[in-house]
Amino acid sequence: MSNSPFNPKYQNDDLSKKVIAGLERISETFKKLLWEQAKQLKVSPIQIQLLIFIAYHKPELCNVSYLAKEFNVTKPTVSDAVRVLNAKGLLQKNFSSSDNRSYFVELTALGQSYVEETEHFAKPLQEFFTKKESAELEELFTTLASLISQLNNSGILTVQRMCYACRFYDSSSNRDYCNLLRKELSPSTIRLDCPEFEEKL
Amino acid sequence: MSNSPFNPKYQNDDLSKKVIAGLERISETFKKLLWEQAKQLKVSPIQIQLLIFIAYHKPELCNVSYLAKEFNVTKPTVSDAVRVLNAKGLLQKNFSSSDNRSYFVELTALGQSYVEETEHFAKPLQEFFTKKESAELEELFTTLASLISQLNNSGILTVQRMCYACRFYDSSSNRDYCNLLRKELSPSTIRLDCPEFEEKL
DNA sequence: AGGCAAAGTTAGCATTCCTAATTAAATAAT
DNA sequence: ATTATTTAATTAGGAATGCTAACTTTGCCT
Repeated sequence: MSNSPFNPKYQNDDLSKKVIAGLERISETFKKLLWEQAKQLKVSPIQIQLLIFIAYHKPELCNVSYLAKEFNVTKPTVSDAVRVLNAKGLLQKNFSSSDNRSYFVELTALGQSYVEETEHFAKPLQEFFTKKESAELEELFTTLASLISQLNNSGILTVQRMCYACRFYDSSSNRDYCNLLRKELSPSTIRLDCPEFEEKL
Repeated sequence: MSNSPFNPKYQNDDLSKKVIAGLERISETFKKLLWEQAKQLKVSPIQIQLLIFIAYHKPELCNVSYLAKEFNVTKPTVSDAVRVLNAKGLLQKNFSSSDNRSYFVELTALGQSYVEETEHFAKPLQEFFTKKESAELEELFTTLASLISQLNNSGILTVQRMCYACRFYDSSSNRDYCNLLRKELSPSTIRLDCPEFEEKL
């Protein structure tokens, strides 16, 4: 009987264990909500995730390699899912990339309509948080942002588009500043997924 | 272009959207960490989840139906995974159940050793939270507990073993009290997964 | 030019995970 | 008491996930 976060016996010794157990339940909730959408629309969870990602990110990020990193699967897995989505007429391959080995994935009109159907799959969670006080949300978001940043630094999440890793981010003189927006960033205005994100040089 | 939590363009209008996006990343982290363990031990993610659950819960909960609800999959999926784990010698079926259609799943010694190897798969997350102030953890846990409780009430998470749904829980006279432990419960001593949990009558 | 690295694909496989139908036992209803 | 309904688990069949390993093509570097 070991001291794991999944052993209820020890969860009360250490609040951090209960937090892990709680996050695991949230994780399970995402999985379930995504599957419910999947069944309704007759597409698979990973397929929905790809469609939504493609809808809201620049073409340069919509290639097999990047998508594989984003969703923590191998390239063959993405390659396969793309093939199926293409066969279903939900996306097409755009070979206008500068690198001739690669291509961009683009949504078709049908793919767009699937995104509109599925992009609110997390609605029950959304509704919960919308009701909360903004102070509580700020606390929570600050914690999450700091966690994700650390997961990024330690190489567990390999893609990241958040301020802390961006070339426009400036933390000198004890502030968080964006050199592109020319704005001070507060813990709660830090972006997790900034459209203008660029890697540090 | 819709107002979804996964559209970075709108994430800054509404902090709750960024929270969803953040939780989605954490969810992806669980998935990745679980897969890493899985590859090392040559067992699948769902198999690991089953083993860990069985290790720390009463036999009455270790049947196909309950496990299916716990992990949000169908009974055939669990039935299959149990068959594979049994074939690998990690668990055995105990038919001493009062219901002759059903059986309990028990770990073998080998299964136990697999649990010891895998139960800390969330360690990188655990390390992050261990470093945090207890006030921050309490805030976070309180939010998570309230969210999980609501997911439970709305039928999205169908199993629950937390105080709010337990027959020993007493919220009369403006307090949270456990009639079994005969103790007052604070937001952070509420249990997500109480071994003594019993359904309300 | 030669050699290595990277993008994507293919092939082969175990597993996931579903739905629908089946068997057998428990429970409810008449 | 006997029938009808529900429930637990399984089986069958199939689509998809997702892996590793091997391969092709292109890009890059020296």
